[in-house]
Amino acid sequence: MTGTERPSLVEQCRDNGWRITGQRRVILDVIEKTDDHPDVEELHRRIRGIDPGVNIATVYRTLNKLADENLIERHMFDDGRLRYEPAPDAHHDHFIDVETGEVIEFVSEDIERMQDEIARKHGFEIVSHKLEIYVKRRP
Amino acid sequence: MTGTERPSLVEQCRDNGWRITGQRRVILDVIEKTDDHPDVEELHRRIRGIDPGVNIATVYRTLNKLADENLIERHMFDDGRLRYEPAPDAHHDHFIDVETGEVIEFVSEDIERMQDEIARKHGFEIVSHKLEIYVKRRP
DNA sequence: TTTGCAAGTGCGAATCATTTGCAACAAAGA
DNA sequence: TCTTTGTTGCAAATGATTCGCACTTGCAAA
Ligand SMILES: [Mn+2]
Ligand SMILES: [Mn+2]
Ligand SMILES: [Zn+2]
Ligand SMILES: [Zn+2]
Repeated sequence: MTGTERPSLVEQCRDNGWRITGQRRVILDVIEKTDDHPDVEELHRRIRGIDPGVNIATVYRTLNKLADENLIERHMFDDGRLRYEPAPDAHHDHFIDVETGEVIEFVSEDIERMQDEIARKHGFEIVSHKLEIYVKRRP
Repeated sequence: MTGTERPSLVEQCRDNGWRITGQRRVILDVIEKTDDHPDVEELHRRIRGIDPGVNIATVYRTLNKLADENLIERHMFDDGRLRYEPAPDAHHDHFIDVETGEVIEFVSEDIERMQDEIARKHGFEIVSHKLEIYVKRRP
């Protein structure tokens, strides 16, 4: 018994009433294969590897639309460029290795819980949050 | 018995061998009076209130120099503009009220501790981190 | 299948925050 | 006071992202 699979990005976009163009097919394909946190230029590079005709403005527009509908997740780490990943099944936060630039995901139920607690203590309700831990490999 | 006071920014800059110009005097003064998290434009506005002749390029250059020496702290919240605050006595993290834009500081020893723990578990040493919690006032 | 048309695209120009080159200026030590 | 450099103002450059617009195309209705 495998769990119910999430519909493909193409299907989700169709459900949203978007037109499935050749460009979008390629862009969505590349995003679905993504297992890291590429910036727009890198995504465009991967997309051009399949269809060299896709303009970067189209990539930007499509990423924005997808992020607006929470079909992908947008990040901005300290290098100042937008990075993207497919919408994760469950929330996670990130280590960023300052020496290699590598991004590593982690989950800490404990930290999540304490955030709720401290927010409540201040009379707040959490809308979203971002925990980025910049790290070095321990010698 | 009052604790030892931190030398003024002007003194710290002089210690670093920087020339204390009229512009810097004003910029450092404004920063020292800062108890919020203004962006460059807002800082420039406050500075111009004292000396209208200070150019915004000078403000940018001075802020960069100060941040390089850790005499002030630089942030980039989700609005995409750099914000600054005087170097805090002790580390803290931030709530950002998504409805008002207000930035509220908080400290959680527990969260800090759990970050150390999870980093260690992954074989990392923490260089720095950023925890931003976007919140709404609880109804 | 064809057609109509709003949504989508390519391309170059515009934006916007931030940085930089350079000539003129002015701290600060001698 | 003189000299040496670090600083400044200004305007132009940057770099990532967005936008305007004419052209194209997906796709629903005929
Ligand atoms: Mn991730
Ligand atoms: Mn703060
Ligand atoms: Zn989290
Ligand atoms: Zn912290």
